Amino acid sequence: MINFELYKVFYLTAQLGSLSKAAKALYITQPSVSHAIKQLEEGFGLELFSRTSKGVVLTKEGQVLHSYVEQAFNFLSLAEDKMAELKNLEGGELRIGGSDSLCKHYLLPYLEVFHAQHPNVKIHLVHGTTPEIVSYLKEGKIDLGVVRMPVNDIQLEVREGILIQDCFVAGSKYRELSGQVLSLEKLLDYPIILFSRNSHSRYAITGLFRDHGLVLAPEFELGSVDLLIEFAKTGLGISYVTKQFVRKELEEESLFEIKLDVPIPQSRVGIITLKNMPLTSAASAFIDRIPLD
Amino acid sequence: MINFELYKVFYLTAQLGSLSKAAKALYITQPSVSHAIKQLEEGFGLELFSRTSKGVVLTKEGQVLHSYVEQAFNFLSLAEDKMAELKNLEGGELRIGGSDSLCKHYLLPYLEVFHAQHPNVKIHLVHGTTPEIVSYLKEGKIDLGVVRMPVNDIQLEVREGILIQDCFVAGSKYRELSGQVLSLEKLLDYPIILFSRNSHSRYAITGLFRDHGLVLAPEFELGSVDLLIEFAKTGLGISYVTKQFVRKELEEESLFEIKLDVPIPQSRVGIITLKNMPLTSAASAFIDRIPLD
DNA sequence: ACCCGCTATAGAAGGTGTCTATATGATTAA
DNA sequence: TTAATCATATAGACACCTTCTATAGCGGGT
Repeated sequence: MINFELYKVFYLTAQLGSLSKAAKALYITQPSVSHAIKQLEEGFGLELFSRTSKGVVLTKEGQVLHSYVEQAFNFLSLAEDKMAELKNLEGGELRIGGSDSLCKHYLLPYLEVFHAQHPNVKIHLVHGTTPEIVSYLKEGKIDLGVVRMPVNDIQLEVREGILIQDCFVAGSKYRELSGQVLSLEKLLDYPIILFSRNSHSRYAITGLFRDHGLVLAPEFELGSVDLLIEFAKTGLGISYVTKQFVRKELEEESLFEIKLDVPIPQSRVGIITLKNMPLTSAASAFIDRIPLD
Repeated sequence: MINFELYKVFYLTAQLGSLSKAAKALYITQPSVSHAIKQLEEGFGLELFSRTSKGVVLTKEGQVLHSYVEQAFNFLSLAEDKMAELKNLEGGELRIGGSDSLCKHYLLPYLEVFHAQHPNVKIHLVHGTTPEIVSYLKEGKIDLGVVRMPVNDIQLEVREGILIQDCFVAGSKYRELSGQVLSLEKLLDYPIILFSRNSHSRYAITGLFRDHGLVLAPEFELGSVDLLIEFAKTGLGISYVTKQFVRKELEEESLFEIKLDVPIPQSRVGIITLKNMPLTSAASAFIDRIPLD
């Protein structure tokens, strides 16, 4: 197979109709171009150009070759443009998997900033439980996942993000609990609202109760963190939510935190990617914006 | 612009999913392939492959690049096939201009043989007077011309072909002239049939008469050699034709030659091409089959 | 007839692609 | 766990080949 590099010289020579001009365009000398063309001609056993005193003109065979090489050249030029786009985040896509409520409350602000800076990068966001997110990653459906730690999977690369603290919150209906410090046992006298899906946070809190010989049986199981917040506000019960994600409600005092006499373990956000799998430049740029531990 | 040769390595590596296999396919060593890929990656500032223990897999960016490079590669492969076809005369075309009757009586046999041997070469045959043929040649409409000599044109490359001899022929109606040797003057007593168009042969014969103080005024002017032959056969007059082209008629005695007491100058067939303009391989192969002087 | 611009050629030098040898890492089998 | 195998990465040396400089040759235009 002929040295592809020669086609570049051939193409430019044909376009410019002159070895000298092609040489200038390629930042090489005219004899080099002459030599390159000769190599092509000898390779094919055909003359590609007829030389005149004012440049060169394609022969019939040269025209045939040129028609093909032109296409190839265009594709390769396009390719180089496209790669530059990808590198400069003027294209491509970012596919993120977020477990539970992290998508909305944790990721969204970063996504907004990223999108504002790189509007041409298409963003795909998928929800799922932690194991689902891990599966998506392994199947190549997403570039990175945002889940609660811990995640133990030898195939995964884990970057530790911020610490988050879950807590129980209630609305004004339970205002009398506002100043108090409750025991776990006492808390069970009130209707408890939990996230319905199997999540790390739910495992963690039921585990905590079990450790104290108690059973946490929720009055409501809700499918979204937004609903947990709404139900608590309405006074339907006491919701177990991530403190950072109800910061606004706590500040405006539509919700207040219920203090317990035992500490609720913190958990950590983890950014997971596939080990040994290079990140797209979009993914890697995005991760760089997320404050890690 | 990136060295096109690297794309060849990239493409094969992507296709084969392995640096080692690509190396084998390219008859180079694995480190060379590794190096080439690295150059591409550094050139783009992007990772193109993710390396695993059993080969390499395209990254997202690599896939994008591959989709373009694949097209380009296909075009270049096609180009190389096509050029091989052209070289081996399994394609392309042969465009010939023939003046006057040379097309049919002189060229046809050679064209038949050539076409039999290279059936995939398309043959275009155009008629015209010598100046027309020369024009076609200069305009690039034909690859070569077959005309009567002499042709004097600095831009033309002339190959001298066979000698041909014009003569006067008549049919049985003038049988009494068969054994005789006529003078030019005597010949004018009979109806003369000439080719109508301005041709070398007509100039030559009118010139010969003029040199003897005579004026050759034809009874008929016909547009094709076939008609000249037919008219003579029918007895409508005495036709001035090329002896070699009525060989059959002379042999079967449907025509006979009228001897003159002055020699009619011979003329020569010339194969003309454009100087400084490379021949297509079809044209050059064809010329090689024509017996030259 | 001269000059100018273009291409061809020759020979030299530098660069770069390729090589060998070896390291490193991952998977598989024992 | 260790050994073996197969993949890619790395380093350094060498050779080829691209590119260079210098010059010749050719044709056209002034």
